[in-house]
Amino acid sequence: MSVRENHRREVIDRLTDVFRVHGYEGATLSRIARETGLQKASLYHLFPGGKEEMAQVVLRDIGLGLKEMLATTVGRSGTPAERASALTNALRTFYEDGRRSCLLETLSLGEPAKTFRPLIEEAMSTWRAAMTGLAREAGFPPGEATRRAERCITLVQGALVVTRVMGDHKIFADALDEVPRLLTQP
Amino acid sequence: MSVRENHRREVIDRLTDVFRVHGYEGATLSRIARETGLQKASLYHLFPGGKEEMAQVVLRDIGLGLKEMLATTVGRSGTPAERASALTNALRTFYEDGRRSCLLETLSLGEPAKTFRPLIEEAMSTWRAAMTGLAREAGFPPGEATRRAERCITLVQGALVVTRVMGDHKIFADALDEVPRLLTQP
DNA sequence: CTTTAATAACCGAACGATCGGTATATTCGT
DNA sequence: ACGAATATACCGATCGTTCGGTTATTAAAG
Repeated sequence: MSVRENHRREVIDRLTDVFRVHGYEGATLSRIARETGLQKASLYHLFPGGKEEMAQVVLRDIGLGLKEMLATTVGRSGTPAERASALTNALRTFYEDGRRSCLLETLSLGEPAKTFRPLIEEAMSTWRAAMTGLAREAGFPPGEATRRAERCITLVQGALVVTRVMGDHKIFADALDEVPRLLTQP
Repeated sequence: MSVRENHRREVIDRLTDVFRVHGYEGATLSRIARETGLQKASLYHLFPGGKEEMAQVVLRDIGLGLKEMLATTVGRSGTPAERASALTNALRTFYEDGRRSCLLETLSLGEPAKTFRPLIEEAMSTWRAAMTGLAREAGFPPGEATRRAERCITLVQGALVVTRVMGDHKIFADALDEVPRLLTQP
């Protein structure tokens, strides 16, 4: 990866942080400039579409990262139980044990969300499809598999919110412990 | 209730809507003015502390409403199963089958949340305490009862997020079906 | 290897619009 | 007549955005 690509990667990571913590409307350009170490004008050089393009790029990037994560966990070899466990651990890492909010949540709030809804929905659909497939392999019929996948995503999203509010990481840990069981055990 | 109290009630309800949908930073004064039908000066007459006071008032109001709802469901007479069912139905109504976001979630985002954290946390603690008590009455030991209460709140919050993203109310309905079982059945 | 041309990256300063908030005056219900 | 409620007009600060121009980096030409 070239120096330039590396730099862009880092900028996107910082952007992701800001949008994760503050949502779209709370992510002001001055804050973004502060957190990335770039001036506002420089940000407009990297993202001519302004703040909206920044959010779009970040969302696409998260979508790709999610697919990659699913590929290296759900998509790898092993029993369904093993892969469900790997996926759960990856989620733990991704959300830093509940310390970080989900971009799909924070960017789905308010009026600006209308623009991002398709991207957000696609990412969550990918997530659900992977989990559904895993539950299918574990022996559940289609409808039940989907229901369980949705239940898992619900658990993760809910745990992130409750953990954020209560400041208790144990809640997130407990909720994620349930995921492998839901996906593979009757 | 006097005309003035009635009017204030209605204004608070509108304020609640705005904060629910847009969060704190997305709830601009002009939007609030539009949605309440009041001019900014009128809003500052009702809430001299400005936007922050509006959010505080709305949060306190939601907290009271929650306590009242818990009192008329969990606190009423009947078997634990009956009361768990009543609580679940009340939650369905409160969140309009998943159409509305939770104020505790939308106001816990970003920097302004620091100010509201105590109020939000208190409301959610009240919620958890009521559910824990119900699970205790249903025969669960203290630790398990708390875990189940937290799992229920997690489910509700998660279902609200996922439903908002996917636009599928069935997800919310399914998640809430699980609540009575979690609180009263082994 | 230099020199030069082109391009990418960056920044300070400013733009108009809107932000949250306020001062003053007028209307309204009682 | 009196206070509560609303309306008008305005404030400084910050919003997202853009402009003009400088500094690095890369590529081509000698």
